[in-house]
Amino acid sequence: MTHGVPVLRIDLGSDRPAYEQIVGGLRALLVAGEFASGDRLPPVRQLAIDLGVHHNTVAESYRVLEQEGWLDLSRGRGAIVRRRPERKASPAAKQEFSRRLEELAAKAIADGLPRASVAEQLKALAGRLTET
Amino acid sequence: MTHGVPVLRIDLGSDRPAYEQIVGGLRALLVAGEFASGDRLPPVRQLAIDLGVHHNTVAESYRVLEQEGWLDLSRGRGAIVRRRPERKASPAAKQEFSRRLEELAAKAIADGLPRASVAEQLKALAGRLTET
Amino acid sequence: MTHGVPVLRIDLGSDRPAYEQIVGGLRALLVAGEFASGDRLPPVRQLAIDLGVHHNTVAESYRVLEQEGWLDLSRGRGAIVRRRPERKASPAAKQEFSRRLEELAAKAIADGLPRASVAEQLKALAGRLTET
Amino acid sequence: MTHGVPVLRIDLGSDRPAYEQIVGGLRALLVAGEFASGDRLPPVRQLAIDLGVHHNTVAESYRVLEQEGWLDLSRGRGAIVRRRPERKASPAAKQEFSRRLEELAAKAIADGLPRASVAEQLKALAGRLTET
DNA sequence: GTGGTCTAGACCACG
DNA sequence: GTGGTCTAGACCACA
Repeated sequence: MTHGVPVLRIDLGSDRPAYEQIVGGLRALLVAGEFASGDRLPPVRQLAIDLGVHHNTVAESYRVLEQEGWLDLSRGRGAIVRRRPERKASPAAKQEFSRRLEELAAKAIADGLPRASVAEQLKALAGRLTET
Repeated sequence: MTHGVPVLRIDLGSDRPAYEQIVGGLRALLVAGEFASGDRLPPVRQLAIDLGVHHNTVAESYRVLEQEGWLDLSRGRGAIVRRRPERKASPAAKQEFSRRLEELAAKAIADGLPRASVAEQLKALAGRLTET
Repeated sequence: MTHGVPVLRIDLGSDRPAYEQIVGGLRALLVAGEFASGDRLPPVRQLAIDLGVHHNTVAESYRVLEQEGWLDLSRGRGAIVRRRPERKASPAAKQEFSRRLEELAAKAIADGLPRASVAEQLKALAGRLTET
Repeated sequence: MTHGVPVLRIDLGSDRPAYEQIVGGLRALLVAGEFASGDRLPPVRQLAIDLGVHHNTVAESYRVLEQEGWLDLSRGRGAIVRRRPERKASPAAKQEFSRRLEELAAKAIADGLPRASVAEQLKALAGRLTET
């Protein structure tokens, strides 16, 4: 992948909007610490080609991440990763996460994944989150 | 709650579509085994009132669950829970789950939830899934 | 078939409402002269059993035909075929028929019937209509 | 009519659903070969204005035709006419056509059209179908 | 009284 | 500016 972006893959042809997948994927990489403050994300047009989408779609995704405080966008300089101030979780955030987590697991099980396999992935991710 | 539906709550005012929340919530209950085969879900209009949404929104949710094989719908007789045949996970399902799980956790962390808290919930759910 | 009703078949499981098929089918028989004035149509409940539908559905169909002037309904005496006064075609009726005829033929062709076969059926029906 | 769509008229105020009339009318034009593969149908909003219906109603019609294989729909690019693979008539299709044809003719006669006039239209259409 | 259909209005994803 | 989604209101088919 050009410009050294760690693996970012989206599934065109999924019902899920492309921009949402891009935002979600980049946010996961950012949270995982794959980018240092000051790094430059690939130019909109380059990433668009790599992912097979219209450049407006990538631009929209960057704008969302800027809104969330992850990026500085400015014409000509590209998309620069910022040090992002810590936020306090909103009171509802924990419950929201809990609900969606349960629904996500239920969906996976309904789709035929064995409960054991789902549980395993949950524990694996928990491990990765705490070891750092 | 009328008609004995186990706790189902949705968050109007979330930008997440109401029908999607209803589907997700009901599916979680179904996977958890909260309904026996042959049970009747509440009439669309009743559940609509309980949740504060339009009855078409509930109807759409029921139709999705019928499509997935959870329900039998018929005029006059209502929405009956079916015994659902086991499915084999599609090859993409595991990867899809994995991706969305990571994105969900990242979103929670980005929203300010401490990593430890996220990890804890993941492990808790894993526990619940394996104990049964 | 009980009560001597000439062939009337409907296709449950079609998208087309049962009552509409019943009305259409009976009207076709009436136009074809299969019933004499004064004949009695089968009782609602009997025909309902024969066709596999709820008796209310048949009752509704009879009511439509009464409305159109084909039947006299009265409690206890059943559904009596009437001599129906000639009507003048409304100005739009011819165009309406023409349009629906073209659409019907187009649908059949789109469904894979050979044009020749469609044309043949059209001519056959035309023949039956004029010979009488 | 804008965008060069050959005559398409619907009868609002008929109890026949608008979208069904639109589907039927467009399908008749498609079967008649009025559009070449690659042609663009008018944008949903434009046709909606021309016909005096809501744009969703037209969109639904286009979706049905896409389902049947007549159109390719895509955001931003519009509705493109496809080369449609030949289909084999399902065994039921001929009988279905026959039944509906009889009912349609009966309805016309019941509405007051003279039998001769109905027969004439049938023969005329049969002629048009075979001459090509 | 049950689920289902049709049309509508506001908004969204994307080229 | 393109098609698509979500929710809504009025009405329908049917047990």
